Amino acid sequence: MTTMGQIGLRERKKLKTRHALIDAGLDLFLAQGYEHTTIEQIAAAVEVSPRTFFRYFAGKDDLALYHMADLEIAVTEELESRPAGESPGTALINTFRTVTRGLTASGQADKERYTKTRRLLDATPALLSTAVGRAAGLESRLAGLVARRQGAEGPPDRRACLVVAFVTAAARVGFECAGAHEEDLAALVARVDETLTLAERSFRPGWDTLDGI
Amino acid sequence: MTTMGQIGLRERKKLKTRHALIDAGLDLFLAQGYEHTTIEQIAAAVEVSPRTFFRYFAGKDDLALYHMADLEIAVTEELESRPAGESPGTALINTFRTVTRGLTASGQADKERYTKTRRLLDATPALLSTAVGRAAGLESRLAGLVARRQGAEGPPDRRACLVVAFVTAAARVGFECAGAHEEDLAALVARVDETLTLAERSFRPGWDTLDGI
DNA sequence: CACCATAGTGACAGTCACTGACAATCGACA
DNA sequence: TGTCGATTGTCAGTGACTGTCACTATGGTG
Repeated sequence: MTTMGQIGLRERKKLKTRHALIDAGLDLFLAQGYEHTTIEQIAAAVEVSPRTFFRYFAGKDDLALYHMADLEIAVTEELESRPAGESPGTALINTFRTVTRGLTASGQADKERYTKTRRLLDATPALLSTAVGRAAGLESRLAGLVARRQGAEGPPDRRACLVVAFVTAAARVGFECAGAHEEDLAALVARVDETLTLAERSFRPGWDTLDGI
Repeated sequence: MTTMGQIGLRERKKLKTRHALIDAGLDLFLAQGYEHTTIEQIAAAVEVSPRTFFRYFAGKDDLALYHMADLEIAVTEELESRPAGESPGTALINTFRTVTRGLTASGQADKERYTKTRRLLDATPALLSTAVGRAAGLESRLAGLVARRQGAEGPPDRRACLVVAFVTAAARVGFECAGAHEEDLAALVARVDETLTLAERSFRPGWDTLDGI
């Protein structure tokens, strides 16, 4: 067994390529526009064959939204580790709060990738659309978690879906609606935070547990 | 000027082709799966060149979601004609209620297309995803309408975005979340209605007008 | 240190969605 | 009936994406 610094050279190299592709991709997207950038260009910029690109990403959008998928994972994990005492709505709001706040603790490189992704989403409606579409997948996973958290067995009930949809919508509005003015990550995080508070205050007590209809 | 029944033969023929394409497309999608159906097959089923397909629809998804786009138009128009006295949230909820209820008054052919579209969405996550993504476009248009309705000039403020996002989310949950069990259009409409009521009861009075933060 | 199983890559061929351009055709209307 | 404009088919081309196969480099093993 060689010393093997931490993880194999292989893994490190792969990570490097992935990051290089993301950075080259985001920069090209921002410089030339998303649709006018070809996979070939991105691959060429990293000196990798186009075929290899697809071994790292499922497609152009997968690269562009890579860091959004990252957030989805973080959200899922955070929700799973919320104390059982929290009501569904509170747990979800706190989850999004915690995850977005956690962004400020990212490394410089990642911070730039987040802001670049955001600028790209502002400039590319089609991409925003697919991002929102993907969020639907996250929603159903979260609804499943909420249902399990409530002790339910089968598929999530309507109330769970609704609670998840509301909180997700609030987070999304905070993220996107408030506009492209600022490019600062801290400001973005603050905005999401505010919007979650705004949402929180829109509901009546017990909104996330009462049986309706 | 010939008698010209109602509108020119040209227009009628075009409509017929469009409907034929939609029906052939939906049926093929349901029979073989969305991704395993090619444009070529759909075009062949209607005896039309593939190139012509793209003169009727922007793409495969555009055909599949054609009747969803229809609903979006109906929603926009209905919101524009809601009385000015209604608060934003109420106006939106009533808008969705009215439009969905209006579905029960569609012709038989359209009803079938709606239910087929719904079954297709249940069977094709990717399509559901793009449907949700498109809804984001609708949301920003609705937010603009709500803002104008409030007398605001510039881009919609956060509260407007939030209200729209909440109501849209509720409608969507009613439409999709509750599950694939029933295929009856009336049942679907009822479900959306119920979910909107459930949502309505989740908010505290004045939620859609109070200034937050 | 030599060796091997295997992960990662490049090259190639192929499918499919989608677009532009041009020519042929069909309906509208005088 | 003849002309004009809309509709369509054909053809060629781009770009996203996939399967396959051979080649190289890596990490562990004797």
